[in-house]
Amino acid sequence: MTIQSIPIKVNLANLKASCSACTLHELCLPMGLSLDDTELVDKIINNRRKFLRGDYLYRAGDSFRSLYAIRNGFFKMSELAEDGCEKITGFYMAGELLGMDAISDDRHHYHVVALEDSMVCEIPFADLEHLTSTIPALQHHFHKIMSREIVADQGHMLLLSKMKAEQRLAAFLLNLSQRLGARGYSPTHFYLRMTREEIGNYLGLTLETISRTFTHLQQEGLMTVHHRDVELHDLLRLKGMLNHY
Amino acid sequence: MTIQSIPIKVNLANLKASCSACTLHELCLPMGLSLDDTELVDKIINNRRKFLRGDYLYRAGDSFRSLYAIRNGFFKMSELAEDGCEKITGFYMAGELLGMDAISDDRHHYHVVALEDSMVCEIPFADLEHLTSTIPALQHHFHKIMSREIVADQGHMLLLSKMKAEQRLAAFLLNLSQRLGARGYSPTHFYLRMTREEIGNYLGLTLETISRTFTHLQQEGLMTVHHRDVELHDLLRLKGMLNHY
DNA sequence: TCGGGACTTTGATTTAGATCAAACAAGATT
DNA sequence: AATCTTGTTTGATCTAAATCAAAGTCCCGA
Repeated sequence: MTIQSIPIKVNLANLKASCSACTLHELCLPMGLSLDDTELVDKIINNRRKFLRGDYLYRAGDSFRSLYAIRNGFFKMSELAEDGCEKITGFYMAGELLGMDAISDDRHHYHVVALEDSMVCEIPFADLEHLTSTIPALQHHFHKIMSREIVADQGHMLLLSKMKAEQRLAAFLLNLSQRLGARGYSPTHFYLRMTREEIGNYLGLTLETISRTFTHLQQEGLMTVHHRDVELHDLLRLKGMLNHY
Repeated sequence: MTIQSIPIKVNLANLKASCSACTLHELCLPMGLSLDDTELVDKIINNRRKFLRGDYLYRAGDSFRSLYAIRNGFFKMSELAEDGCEKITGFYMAGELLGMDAISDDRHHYHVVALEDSMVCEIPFADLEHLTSTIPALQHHFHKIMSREIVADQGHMLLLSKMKAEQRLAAFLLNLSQRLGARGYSPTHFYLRMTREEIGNYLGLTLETISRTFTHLQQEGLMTVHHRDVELHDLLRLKGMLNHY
C-alpha cells in the first residue's frame, strides 16, 4: 500500500453533515430546498464515476458539457504549455466543483488529474441551468459558488504578487487546513497529496525553495513534516506570518 | 486639460454595436432576447451615475446589493492592507461588470476607484437574479460573464507565477490592447490610465522595473511610450514573447 | 514665470530565490 | 536482498528584480 492510498481518518458524523451525498446536494440542502426540489436536483446528477490516481477527469480543449462535483478524493488542475512545462492553477478536494471556467466558451481550459483515487459526480450543465431557473434558491447558491471561485483566485493572485516564499507556503498550508477542517478532517494533521514540485509550481516557487522553507518552518517549531505527513503546531503564528507584506 | 481627461478617439459605429447602452444591454442583445425581454432588462438598470477621477464606486466591506456595469471610463480594484499597502487586483473598462466577488458572502472584498471620469450603471442583484430565472438566455449569459472573470483571474495567476518582467508587461499591454480593440478603440495606440507604480503593483513588480522594461521594449522597437501615450508597433512579436516560460 | 508636487527615469548595490549539482531516502521492481 | 525510480534534502553559485539613491520631467497653481 503506498502512502498516497492510505485513507485519512475522518470524523464521519461531520463529513456526513457537510457532504451528505454529492457537492450539489451539500450545496442545496442548507439552502432550505423543499424535499421535492432536492429530488429534482438528485435526478440530474449522473452516476458517480471512479478515477484512479493519474486518471484525467478531462483535458484542456475538451468540449464542455458538465460540471464535476468531487465526492471524495483530490485533483490538480493545470495548463500544459507546448514545451511540456506544466502550470498548476489549483488543487481541488471533496465538496468542490470543477469546470466553471469552461462555461465562458464551451471548452475546458485546463487539464484535471486525480492525485489520489477519487469519486466524482457529473452534473450536465444544461440540466443544471434548467433547474436553477426553476429553483431560485439553487440559482443563488450556484452564483455564490462561482463567486467563491473568483474570490479564491483573486486571493491567490495577491499571494503570488506580494508574498515571500515563507508566506506563500504558510498560506498554502493554512488554506489546505481550513478546507480539510471544513470537511471534517483534521485541520492540523494531514497528508499532502502533491509533490514538492507541484506545490512549488502552484506557488510560483521551485521545489528546492519549498523543501528549504519546510525545513525552516520546522526549525521555527511551527510544524512537522515527514515525507507528506504534515502536522501544524501553531495555526495562529502561521496566520500571523501572512499579515506583513 | 490634463492628459487623463483627453478623450480617446473612438470608432463610434463599432462602439455602438458592441456596447449600445449599458453592459447588460450589450450582454443580452447578442443573446437573441426578444424586444419584451430587453425592456425588462432595461427596467432593472438604475440610472447611470457619474464618477470623477478618484471617486470610490464602493469600498471593501461595503454590503453587497448591486453589480456595476461600466458604461464608460476606467477603474482599478484593490485591497488595502492595514499597513496602508495597496494591492491591485484588476483594472476594468467600459463594458465590464464589477462586484461579482461580493456574491459569495454579500460583502464587497475590494475597493473600486475611478482612474478617469466614468459613467456606471447599477444593477440590483436581487432584480437581476429574478430576471435571470425567467429569461434562460440571460441566465446563461450571466454565467458566461462570471466564468470569463474566472478565466481572466486564472490567466493572471499564471502570469504572476511563471512569467518574467518583460513577459508580464507585454501580456499586460496586449490584454489592454485586446480589450480596447474589442470596444472600438485603437488596439495599438492608447493612453494608460494608471501610473507605473500601479502597473507594477498589478504585475507583481516595482515601478522601477516597469520603467526599465518600457525602455527596453522601446529599444527593441516593439513600442513607443511617451508619458502615458502608448503605441504598440508589433503585436505579433509581443505575443511571441509570451510563449516561452 | 516660478516653484512645488507627482511621477518617471536611470544608476549602483543588494538579495531572495533560481539554478546547478550531488547525495540521499523510500518504495517499487527484479 | 539488490537495484531502479521517483521524490527530497542540502550546499554552492548565479541572477533577475528589489531596493536605495539621485536627478529629470511635466503639470499645476500662485
